[in-house]
Amino acid sequence: MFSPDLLPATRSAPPAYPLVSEPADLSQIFVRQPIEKLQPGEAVFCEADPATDLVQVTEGCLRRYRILPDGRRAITGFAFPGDVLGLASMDQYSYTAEAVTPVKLRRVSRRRFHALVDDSAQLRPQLLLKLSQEMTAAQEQMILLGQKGAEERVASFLLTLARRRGDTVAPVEIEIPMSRLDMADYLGFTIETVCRTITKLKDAGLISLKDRRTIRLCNVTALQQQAGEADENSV
Amino acid sequence: MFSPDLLPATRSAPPAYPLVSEPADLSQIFVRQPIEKLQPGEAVFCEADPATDLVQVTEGCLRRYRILPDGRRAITGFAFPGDVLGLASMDQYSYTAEAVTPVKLRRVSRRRFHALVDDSAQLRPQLLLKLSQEMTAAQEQMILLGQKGAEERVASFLLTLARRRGDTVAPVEIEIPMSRLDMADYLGFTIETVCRTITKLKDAGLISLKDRRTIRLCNVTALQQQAGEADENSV
DNA sequence: CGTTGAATTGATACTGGTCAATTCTAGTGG
DNA sequence: CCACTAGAATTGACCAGTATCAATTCAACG
Repeated sequence: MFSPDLLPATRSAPPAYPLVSEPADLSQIFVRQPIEKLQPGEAVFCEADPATDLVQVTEGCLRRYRILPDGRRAITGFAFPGDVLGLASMDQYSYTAEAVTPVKLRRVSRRRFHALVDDSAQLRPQLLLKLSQEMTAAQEQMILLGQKGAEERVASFLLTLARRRGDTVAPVEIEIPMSRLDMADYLGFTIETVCRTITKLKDAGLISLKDRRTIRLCNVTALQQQAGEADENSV
Repeated sequence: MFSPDLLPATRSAPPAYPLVSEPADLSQIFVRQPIEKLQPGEAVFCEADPATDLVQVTEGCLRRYRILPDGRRAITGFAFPGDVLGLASMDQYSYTAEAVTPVKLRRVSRRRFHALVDDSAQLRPQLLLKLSQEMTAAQEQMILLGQKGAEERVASFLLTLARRRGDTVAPVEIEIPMSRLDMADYLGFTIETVCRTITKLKDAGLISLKDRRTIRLCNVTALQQQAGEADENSV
């Protein structure tokens, strides 16, 4: 969901051009569309629905998930402002997208989106970049789920959230929009394990809780080690 | 790796034109290139190398993996004939690709590949389809690793291999090209757990071993249930 | 045949899951 | 403003599944 090496490229998104006919940026495709609002728990679209639209998140946080045959819920990712949902969908959506917080978003038809992108030599590489970022994020998540233990997963998650929301580099205090259950279903754990792990990180002095949804990262370097991230400063 | 719902879209690609200059199919891009051969263990490219080329596998099996800071190896996928490596790479490769068996492949420069695709209204949707299939596969793997137990993971893996290799639907006897260690690093387990799980499936009569690398799927339906796949016939 | 690395099996330890309280917090109504 | 309530979060005790460590068996190859 977050590929540190690739993020800088996103930042390079130019400020809104006064374009008429040809968008210079993927976001431009959405910018004229009306804002839709969702309350927490409302779905944008559901798994297996025909994939008619793409949406760009303007405000808030969504979860993307699938329900397994036995009822378990697997959250495959969260979406934040600027993210586009449905990019990699072809025929049907492969997951349900649902508001975690109150959400504002803009919608365009998949047909129109792809027509615009397909016509623009500017936009085509931007789409590929986005897809490649999604792939990188998915690979990171595969590694997290396949190889890492509880403290590594939770530390990674918090750092990822911090990078995602912290447009500033230093805030070190992050607002967690989702519930412990959401975190658990994303990290491949139970609520209880997520709780206990947060407690451990707190007791170790790596984080502190302002309230249950606000976490301060006290020692980012130690957290990165805990997360199993190579410390690039130490080279 | 396999997205049944998405495949139909590919079908809509028109039949091969007798074109001279413009390939009608992604594979055409590779078809004129010389064959390269690799011995088991040889790498096609390494993580963090500049992503100069794409390769299409002609014969054999490769693994894609990353080495974590602490030395663990996470295999993110295997590649078989027809697969293209490097599709989602932008600047650098995000994984190492290494031959499992003797491999034959064809290589084109990323620049040339993207120039051809970008120029062809035929090819562009094919690239998107491939990427979307990769995303779907990555999501499946996230779910497997995050939610499923040992027997589910191994059963899923065997079924996936069977679908992949079995151009025929019924063979039920699959040659496993990779070692137990490869399977373990892919499934997020240790060698021992993979072994014990295979033994369990064997004792339960779901599979039998011809030799250590040849597994017969005795009861595909039961395996699918074991894998946590919804039985679509039972509806 | 003996050697060697892969695969399997066994015994035990550890991590995370399950089940059951308990505490916290945001609402709600008195 | 203060209980009261309901759901979320946390903690604890115990259990299950997987890892770890240690043999042992197997199979290809010289």
